[in-house]
Amino acid sequence: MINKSGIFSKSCSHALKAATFVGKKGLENKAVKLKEIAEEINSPLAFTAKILQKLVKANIIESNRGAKGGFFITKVNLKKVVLKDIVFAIDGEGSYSGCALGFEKCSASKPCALHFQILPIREKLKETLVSTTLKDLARAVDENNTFLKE
Amino acid sequence: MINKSGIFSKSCSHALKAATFVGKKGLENKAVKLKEIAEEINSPLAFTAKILQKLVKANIIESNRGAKGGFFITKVNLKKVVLKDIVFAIDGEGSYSGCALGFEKCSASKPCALHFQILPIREKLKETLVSTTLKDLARAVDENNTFLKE
DNA sequence: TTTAAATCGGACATTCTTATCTTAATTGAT
DNA sequence: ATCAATTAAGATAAGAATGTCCGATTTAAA
Repeated sequence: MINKSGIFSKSCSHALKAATFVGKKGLENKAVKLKEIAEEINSPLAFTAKILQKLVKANIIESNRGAKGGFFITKVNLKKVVLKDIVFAIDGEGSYSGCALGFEKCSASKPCALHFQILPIREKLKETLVSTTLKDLARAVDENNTFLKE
Repeated sequence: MINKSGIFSKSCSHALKAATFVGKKGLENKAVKLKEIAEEINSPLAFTAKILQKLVKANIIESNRGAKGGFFITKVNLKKVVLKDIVFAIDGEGSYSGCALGFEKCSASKPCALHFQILPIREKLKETLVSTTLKDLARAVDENNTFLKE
């Protein structure tokens, strides 16, 4: 629920922004420090740290501790990771494919009251989350066509 | 989060179900009592009461107190109320039209990193919420084509 | 080997959403 | 008038999401 303002939770929005920024730096094989990420996406430092850890555990990005450490993403992952992976890692399956009225079992054969209205939207969303790679987002941001901050 | 499992908050899901059930009864000009609504949509009584009150204040449904009281909807409103009205009343504008990354100002001229991916989905969702009436939902439920309970 | 720079991990705090409880107000019927 | 049924409204509680703090761990470099 999605949270009060949109499709993803706030955590997930932060995650998408953070991953995109790490991805942008990954385009030139650079690692970035937590502090820089938090500043760049305008998200609280400690909270950003938690989210980044989840992304690391989900094998979306990687990290190095200690001096000269930081977060980074390999070229391979940059191409391979799609938005769905991030949404799953943070918000879980529900927000990716859940029923609009919250039913566990909702299908064409036992459809909730909103099923047929929401179906095409859900399908389109899924398709987008599966087909958009982190690299797509990173490139657009790198080329200044889109933004991670207001 | 929209809440963790979907497009609408849990409150909003309850609201949509409750309104649909009141609408179903409205098809035959009947009022329904809180208790019956809560049972029918499988939602906690007191919480359902709160949500119904919001719908009353938003002029979506009406209520009568005292013996023989209950909640009801007029034929006029049944036809006129669209899903957007309910979503607005409960979750506010954000979940209807908010930016996927939570930015206040996100537009084609200053697009967030997800703007162009999410745009068609948002538009489709808006279109659906504006074009689907409560009567549409109520009728489908009344004809046993869709459900309000698992 | 010490030190400084980082991430990691767990405990804690805060805020928002969801849910309950209790009392008041209203209404119809006796 | 009184009583029972019912919604209205406010206070409070429980839970989940969001956010903070601090100490532990790892690493590179001096």
